[in-house]
Amino acid sequence: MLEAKYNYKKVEEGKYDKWLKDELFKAGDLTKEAFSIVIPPPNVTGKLHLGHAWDTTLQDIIIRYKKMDGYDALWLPGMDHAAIATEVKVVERLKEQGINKRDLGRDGFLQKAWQWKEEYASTIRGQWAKLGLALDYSRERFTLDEGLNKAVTKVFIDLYNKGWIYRGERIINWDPVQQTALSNEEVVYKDVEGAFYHIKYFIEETNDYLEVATTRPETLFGDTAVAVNPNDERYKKLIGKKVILPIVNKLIPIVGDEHADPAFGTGVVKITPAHDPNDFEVGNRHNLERINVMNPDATMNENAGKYEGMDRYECRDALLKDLKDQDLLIKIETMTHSVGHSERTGVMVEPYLSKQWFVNMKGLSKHVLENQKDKKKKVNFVPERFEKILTNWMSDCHDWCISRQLWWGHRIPAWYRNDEVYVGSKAPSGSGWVQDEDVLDTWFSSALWPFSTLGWPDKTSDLERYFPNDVLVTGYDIIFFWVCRMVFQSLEFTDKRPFKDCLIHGLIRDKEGRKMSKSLGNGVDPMDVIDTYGADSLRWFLTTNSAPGQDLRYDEDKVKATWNFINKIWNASRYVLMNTEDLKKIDLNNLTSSDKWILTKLNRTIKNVRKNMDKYDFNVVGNELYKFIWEDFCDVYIEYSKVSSNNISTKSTMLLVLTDIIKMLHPFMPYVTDEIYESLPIKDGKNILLSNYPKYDGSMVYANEEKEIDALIDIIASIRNSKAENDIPKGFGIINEFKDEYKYILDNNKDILTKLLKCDIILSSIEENVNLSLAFPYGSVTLCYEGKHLTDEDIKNLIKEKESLIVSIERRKKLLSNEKYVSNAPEKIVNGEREKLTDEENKLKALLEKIS
RNA sequence: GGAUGCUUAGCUCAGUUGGUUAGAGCACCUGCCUUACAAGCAGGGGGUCAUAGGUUCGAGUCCUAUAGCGUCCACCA
Repeated sequence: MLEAKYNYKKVEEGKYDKWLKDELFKAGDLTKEAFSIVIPPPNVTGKLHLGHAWDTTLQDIIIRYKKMDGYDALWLPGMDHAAIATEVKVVERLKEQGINKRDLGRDGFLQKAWQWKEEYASTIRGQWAKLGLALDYSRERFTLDEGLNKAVTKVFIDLYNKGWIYRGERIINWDPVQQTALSNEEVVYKDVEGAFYHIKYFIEETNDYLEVATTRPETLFGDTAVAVNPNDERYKKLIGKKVILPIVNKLIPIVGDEHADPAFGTGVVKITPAHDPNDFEVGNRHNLERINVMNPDATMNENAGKYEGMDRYECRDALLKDLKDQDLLIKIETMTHSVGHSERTGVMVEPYLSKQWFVNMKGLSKHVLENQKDKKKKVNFVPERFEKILTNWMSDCHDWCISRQLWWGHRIPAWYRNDEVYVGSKAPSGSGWVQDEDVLDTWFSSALWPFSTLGWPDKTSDLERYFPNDVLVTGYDIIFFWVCRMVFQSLEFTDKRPFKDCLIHGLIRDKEGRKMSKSLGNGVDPMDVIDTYGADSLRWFLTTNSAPGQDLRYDEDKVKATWNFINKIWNASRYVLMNTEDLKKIDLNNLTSSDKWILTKLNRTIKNVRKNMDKYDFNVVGNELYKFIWEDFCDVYIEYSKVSSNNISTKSTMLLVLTDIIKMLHPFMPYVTDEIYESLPIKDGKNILLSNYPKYDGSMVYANEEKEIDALIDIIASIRNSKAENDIPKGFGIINEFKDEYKYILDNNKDILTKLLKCDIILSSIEENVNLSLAFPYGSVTLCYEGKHLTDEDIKNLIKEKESLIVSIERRKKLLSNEKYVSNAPEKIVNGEREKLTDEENKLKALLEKIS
């Protein structure tokens, strides 16, 4: 028997280990239809946050539902090595220990990184366990494991051979702290206070100058031209002349280029091809020299003359002072502009000319766009609108810089000997070949995750069986980091979409709607929530409190409210178990109206729940179950059934309904439902996860009894209302004055009425007591009681009710006499209106008879 | 500049292909220790669905415009 109060700690303790021991999460039953999800691999950089808890709970719900519904459901776990993110953290830790990464050397550093990985991986597994996730650990993968390395290497080599991967010197985003290249997606733009520095560039052999406005004066040493718009009347005659580069005092040409916008700044732009992507293009158009003026750590190099060795900001200050001293600085105009920062180190990125590896996206993206047009092959986004993020990114994507000057990652399978380049998994024969020092962008390996984890490029049985995945679940914030790349790599290498559906959820925010972040200190640790309210409460809160794709505010009160809900379920279960302990078999041969009513509602609920589970509309499922359990089952059925709790069919109904309830709840709250299931006197599975998900059964739908009890509920509510408003004492009498064909509603349910209303039922005579009449569509009911007489206010209320009925009847009559309405609206709706009208008219009639 | 989401009760949010008196939780008011649950039960109050037009027999829902809040992408010499 269950304890008196729901104690999540006792309920959840030890369960996960037991599930693992019983191998409940292991996939591979070949007699069943396959279903698969791969987990978005969390980075091994830290702990899981609420966003992870949300994301993984959604997947767990789907997996558990599918398992119960008869599928061989695989949920494959794994983690991401997160190249730069992890390397930054490991470097920081080493620094605290007084160790420099470079002193340690590549192998030494990697050893430390693997140690880090093991540490964090075990933390993450512990968190998955607390959340109760049904992961198949026998198939766990890591983006840097041997098998995935094989996949990554093959993809690199194949793309290279196809010509989609190339090596070239380009302007890339450079992180001067980690001293590595970054992709566009790894740069975050932030508004910062800056300035427009207006500098004089004297025109050769004159005393005139061009006023050049720049935000980056320190790159001046790399200027190889100034540009004006060829249509700019002010300057166009100067094109072809030269200006004297300040401080450096060398001549650079004035070129005409559309890049210069006459309306922006002064209309004159300094051109620094090695430090600005636009200038790089201008440089290409005009064959300008590219002068790199910085070292990899963003200090100035020898091209900066006397400023060599200074940090870029230090140099800016010194340079500005010198310009001012030489009267070359016209003015400083402060402004805010957005500047790229490294996502991982936070430092301002430097647009930097450097030799890197790139993926040419043209063919790959075209393939995706074509594929999305085919309804049978496309990735279906849920909600649909997120497909646009994919297609927009694909139709306007730049080449992807994939090389990183890091150690933690997949080493690039390229080999060099002098000017020779060889791409392959092993060094070519002959001496003197040296492997590329760099590693690949972490997203290069995660892009292969849906198939590499299943064994690709080998033709494994898992790959055959579980690929494409059925659904991928992730937040909208990483659609173009990850989802886009999985789609194009999958199409390119397997000729299939990586997953059929892509379920997108929003971001978790704090109670005020702000993003949770370290700097705001408003983060909530899911493990703390679990410690306080239990995993089941957290899971229910996360997955039933927002519409798909919408952000979610973390609200502790709502988690608390979930606790109340679970406690309610717990107590309802206790009640059922108390009454069914001795039940040996399910017997439904002697059902009461209430029994039939709850079975009907149950089956309607099952139908609706299934429909919405299949649509991933978990908040609808949540509402549906909440209402059914708390209102229909607890408030109505359990109360009504108390009068027939010795009936074996009522006992059976009770148990049957409870069983289906906890089964439908199980994907959301696995712990408490497992606990209750274990206590059931009769059950269909060794474990609730191995039991059968409820199926709609039309033979359990009793329309007549449904109407009868619905009417009874309405009657009881009205009488309770009058009781409260008129201070009617216990033991009052009820006279059934319904029309003959409806009299049974009260007569059949006398026990329920007397128990719930604490009244007597008098069949015929009206007593000398105060009488009050209540009108229903079926006729009226008279309440007889001792106590105060009807006050003027009571009479007023009755008149008010009469009047509102009249208004409503008029409205409905008018509606139904509108021919266009009757002919256009669906028949079902119109008939519903007609029924309501009849009900209201009957009710009015009953009311009028009594009021006079 | 482009895209996109939101605006519904005091608060946080639902609201299916348009169907006619708009729902929930929390909070609030009143009454109850009724033997599963007082973290509960019963009853109740509270919304001209951001604004202005339009389509329609019918609009919270569709269309157009406006306002406010938010997010993403691009640009920012």
